[in-house]
Amino acid sequence: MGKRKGSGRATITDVAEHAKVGAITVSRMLRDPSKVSDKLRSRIEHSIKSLNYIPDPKARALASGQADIIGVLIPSLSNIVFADTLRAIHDGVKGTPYQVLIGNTRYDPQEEDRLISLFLGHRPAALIVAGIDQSEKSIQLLRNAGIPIVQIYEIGEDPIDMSIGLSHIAASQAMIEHLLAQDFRKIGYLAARMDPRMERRLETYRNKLKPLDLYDTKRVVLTDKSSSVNCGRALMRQLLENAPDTDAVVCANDDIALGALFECQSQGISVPDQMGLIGFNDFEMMSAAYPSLTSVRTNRYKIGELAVENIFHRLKGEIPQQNQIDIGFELIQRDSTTRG
Amino acid sequence: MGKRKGSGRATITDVAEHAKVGAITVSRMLRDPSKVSDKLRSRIEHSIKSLNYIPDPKARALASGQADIIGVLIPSLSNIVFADTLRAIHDGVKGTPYQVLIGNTRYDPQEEDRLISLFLGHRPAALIVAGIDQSEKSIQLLRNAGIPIVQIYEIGEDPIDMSIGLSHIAASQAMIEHLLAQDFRKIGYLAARMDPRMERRLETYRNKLKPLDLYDTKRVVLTDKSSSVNCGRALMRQLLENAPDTDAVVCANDDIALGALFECQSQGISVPDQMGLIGFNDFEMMSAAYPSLTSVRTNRYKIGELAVENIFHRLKGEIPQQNQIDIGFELIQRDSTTRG
DNA sequence: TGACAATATGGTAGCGCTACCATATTGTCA
DNA sequence: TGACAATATGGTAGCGCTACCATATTGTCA
Repeated sequence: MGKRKGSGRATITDVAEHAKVGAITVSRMLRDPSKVSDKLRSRIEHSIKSLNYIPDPKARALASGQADIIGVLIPSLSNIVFADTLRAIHDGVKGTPYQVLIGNTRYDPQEEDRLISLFLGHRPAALIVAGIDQSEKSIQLLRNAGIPIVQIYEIGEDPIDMSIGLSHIAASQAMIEHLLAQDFRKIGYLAARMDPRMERRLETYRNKLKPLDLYDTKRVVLTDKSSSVNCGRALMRQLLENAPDTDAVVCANDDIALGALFECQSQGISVPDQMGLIGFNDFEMMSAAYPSLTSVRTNRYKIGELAVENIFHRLKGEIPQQNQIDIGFELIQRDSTTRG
Repeated sequence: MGKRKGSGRATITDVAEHAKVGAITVSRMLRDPSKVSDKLRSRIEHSIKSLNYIPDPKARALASGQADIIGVLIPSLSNIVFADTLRAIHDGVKGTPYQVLIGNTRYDPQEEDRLISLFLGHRPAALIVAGIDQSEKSIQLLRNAGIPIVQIYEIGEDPIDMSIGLSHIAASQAMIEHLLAQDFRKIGYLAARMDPRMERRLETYRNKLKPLDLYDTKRVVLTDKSSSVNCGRALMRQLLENAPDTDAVVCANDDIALGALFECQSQGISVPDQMGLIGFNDFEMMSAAYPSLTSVRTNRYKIGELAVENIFHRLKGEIPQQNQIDIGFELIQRDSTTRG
């Protein structure tokens, strides 16, 4: 009786038999049709159609030692920041044989470790990871993986392999400087559950204001809840209770800024006359809001685009000019911080 | 000299040699540690650690004929609707051996066909696809795949296998009825680039208003651009030019509703007194807006959750009670449509 | 026409696992 | 203690491809 049962579907061998050619010729045609004569090509194509043959990527990956997988580890699936980058990565691999495999670390370092190890098991062609705060153990694994690794969103001291992002310290400095230049002085800070990048921005806010004697603990309102527009409203409400004389607010992100705007509107506080508002990321809605909201534009799509581009360069054997790309940021000044 | 070079990493055979056991025993231990004696188990565990062994899922999948992959095909990666469902799917498979593979069809039926065929090539354990409008060819492929298939977001006549969603016709009817009940009569419609679900809602709007003699072409403003808050502002502006006496607007989704609100604010049009606004999906920001925005809550997370749940039931060999699950919807009435 | 290169095609073995079966070891009972 | 079942372990072959090499066919030039 039959030993091992296959998948039941047509294999490359079935196609080869049907077309009366060798299996390797079918394999060759699938990967580079120009290497096969017209006669055999059309015969094979016909056989593929009539047998409804679909190649098995895992068998290919096993035989060639190269999985056509690009792994991506991000901390959240419902944040536009990461969604935009994911979109760019998907766009970038479109038309190539590569598949994108997404891991959601949920802002949990242990889960990140687990997923890095799991993903490396797939022998992916490359790996993209959010941030630069991986554990020592994971960094070791990634360094030894022998594949292109791209850390995204932030640039730091010593990239594992490549990093593409921006300096969140510089961005935060620009935000504070902008508010000061617009004559805001009693500057608060609103933030929900933070990732390392947000933490660096908050720290920079403190470092900027303290020497100017403008730092006041009661103007900083934080929560462990995850970020949302409603959360922004609640934080703003709290801030107005703690320190009603606050004249501007740095928001950890745009959702919170939008919530802060709604809270001001509901309390009849005029933005920007009585309250300046600045967000971070420059989501599309920021320019549509009334009044329009100042934010710091971070090109999240470009980060993904460059990541894929650099991975492909690397896979072709090219050595990158630079292993660190600062994509910068742009402070988009709008009505919410424009006075006088 | 060496024939074929492996990946260079430790394999199950390396672990077996190191631990002085058979390869199959290592395999067994990895899948069910209870099947191996304590003595061997600890020896194998030690060898795995010292060799830094990571199992190769594609070799396992090839040998067992079962890929631990659940494929998901959605039309967009930067829309919260799909992101929420994806999150639920990722949450649902956490702790299982399953991996989620995402395909982005970009609202393109041809791309959907291509991806369905490509994904089936992976021999996934199951497939989740958005909508019920797959091509005849794809439906055929999916029916013959012999794996659980879940169509999500919408319920229709004859599911390929299972479908989980809601009736967009019923939802649209509820929206119109609500506006009529609140004494709105000159009801407009704003929509950006549409998917089949949006189209069904728009058609329902027409079907509802025509018999009441309340349908007026100039109150329907559409665009092919992709949906955004700015797009909502532009559509609202256009509508106010076309038909300034419009007293309420049905928005194809919440982004457009928010944009419409901002446009009204900027023109000094009072919501809801002069203009009623209703969105669709009930994004989190709808309750935070000022005035708060009426919307139709669709439980996108639950759709993903149920999809995974039902797939697991099916993979365990259970036969589902129903192959169609209507998760319903809830019209959340807020200030933007509450008059009198 | 013959020598050789270029092109087209195929056979075999192996990628790293697990299904399937076989065998060794231990436990249980009369 | 012997017969048998239960448990633990291992060997071999095969999943569906492709790397590597070999060979057949065609084209080119003197």
